[in-house]
Amino acid sequence: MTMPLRSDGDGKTLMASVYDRLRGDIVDGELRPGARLRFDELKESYGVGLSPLREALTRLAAEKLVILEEHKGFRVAPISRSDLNDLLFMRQEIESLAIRRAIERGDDQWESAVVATIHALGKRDSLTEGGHIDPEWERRHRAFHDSLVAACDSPRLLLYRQQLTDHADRYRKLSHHYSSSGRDHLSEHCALSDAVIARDADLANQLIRKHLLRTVEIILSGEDLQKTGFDD
Amino acid sequence: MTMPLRSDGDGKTLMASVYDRLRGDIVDGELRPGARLRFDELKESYGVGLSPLREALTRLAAEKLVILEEHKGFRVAPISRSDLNDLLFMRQEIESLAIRRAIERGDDQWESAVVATIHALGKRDSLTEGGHIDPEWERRHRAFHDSLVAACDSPRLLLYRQQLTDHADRYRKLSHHYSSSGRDHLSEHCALSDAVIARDADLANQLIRKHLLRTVEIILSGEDLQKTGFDD
DNA sequence: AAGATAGATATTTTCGAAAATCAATAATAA
DNA sequence: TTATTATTGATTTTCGAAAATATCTATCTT
Repeated sequence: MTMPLRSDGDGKTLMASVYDRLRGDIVDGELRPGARLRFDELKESYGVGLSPLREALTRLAAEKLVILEEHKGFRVAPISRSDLNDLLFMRQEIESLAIRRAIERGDDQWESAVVATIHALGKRDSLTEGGHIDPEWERRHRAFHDSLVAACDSPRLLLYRQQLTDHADRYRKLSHHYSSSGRDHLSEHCALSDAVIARDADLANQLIRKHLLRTVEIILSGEDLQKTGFDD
Repeated sequence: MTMPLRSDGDGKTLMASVYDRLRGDIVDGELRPGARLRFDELKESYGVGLSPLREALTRLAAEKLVILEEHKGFRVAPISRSDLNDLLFMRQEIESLAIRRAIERGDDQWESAVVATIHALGKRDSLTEGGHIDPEWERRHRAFHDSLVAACDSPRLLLYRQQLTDHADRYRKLSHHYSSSGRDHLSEHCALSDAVIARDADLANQLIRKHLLRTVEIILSGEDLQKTGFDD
């Protein structure tokens, strides 16, 4: 038995690793919407060759986080009001569907996990003293929403949900305005978890739709993306 | 003006072209479920180099038509009863959602197109004299279902629908049994188009779900995949 | 004989260079 | 001047070879 214990970094191919980093940088808004992605620059900044870069970008293009124009190269997917509205629509449908299915199939252990994650979420303030989103809160926030659908057993539904969440996270992080909206996350999340634990699918459905809508409303009301951010 | 009139084959990159061919061969069942995809063989049969092949396979992997095991290579996605059931579930949700939205937004021109495609579909028998699915019928069948959702304006919904349709087509074509089931397609399709044109979303919803379920029932009842086809 | 170890082979993954395509500029003609 | 055509430079796309990893077979040990 001579396994080097997977200190990460290896076992993974370069393509998988650069895919993760690129996706992270796009979702974090580090790579701006619409920005051209030249291979010379990417080779420089990510320290890998053409092959893994092209494959990673091809994969991201399939998820629509980047777009490929043939013979012209890759760009970070632009953002627009119409795209954000489409994203909202799909998220409302997919997320409520996943929650409904989780409520149908979830067992006691699943319920307990929901209780545990909402508790952990409540123990942490969403903003740091500097007024920015707290990374630890963000992790717990994601863990909470993931726990709601953890009992959903459809691989395809969970895959689509994951992809849509990535897109939504990007919009939220690009909206600097979002963190200063004074939104009362906790009451929304508590209502949601209560409905889920009470196995009230219709109420949970209604609450998650409102929750997602509220996020988009805040993003659209902000000044920052209003000016030059959107493509439409 | 010196455009060579796009005789196809060019303008498209090699990667895009080999992607189309690979996807077609997988959906047609030419490349068997679970089959290993070795680069030496693929280079031989498709006549292209490594780079476009890897990119095409990466894209197909993102759509789950092939799977990538790191350092072990690509394989055609296996088929299984559980996957087929998951596919059915998602198709029922996505397809009915798309139809509902099309009914909400479609105009007279959209209605006319539905009438035109159901008419064209009815003029053609689904089976050839040899007892196989007629390719021309298959084109019209797809055109009919596409026309139902043509007025759906959500890019994401249509993208997911397209991907799910590819997967479903593969299962159907792998089921040799399917063509000898003596299914009465036309009455199902007519009922569906009637409901859509009457703008009865609930009825259309019910009919499309039944339509998709029936397809899976036929596939699962067949002997051919029963024996060694499925992974579970 | 069963299991582990090491070497050889097959295959994937990655890099660097060549070919093809696009974009921008300069030169030419109406 | 305006539009069209070459020419140059930048960039993507593709190929072929090298490096890394896995798989198979034979050998050795218990």
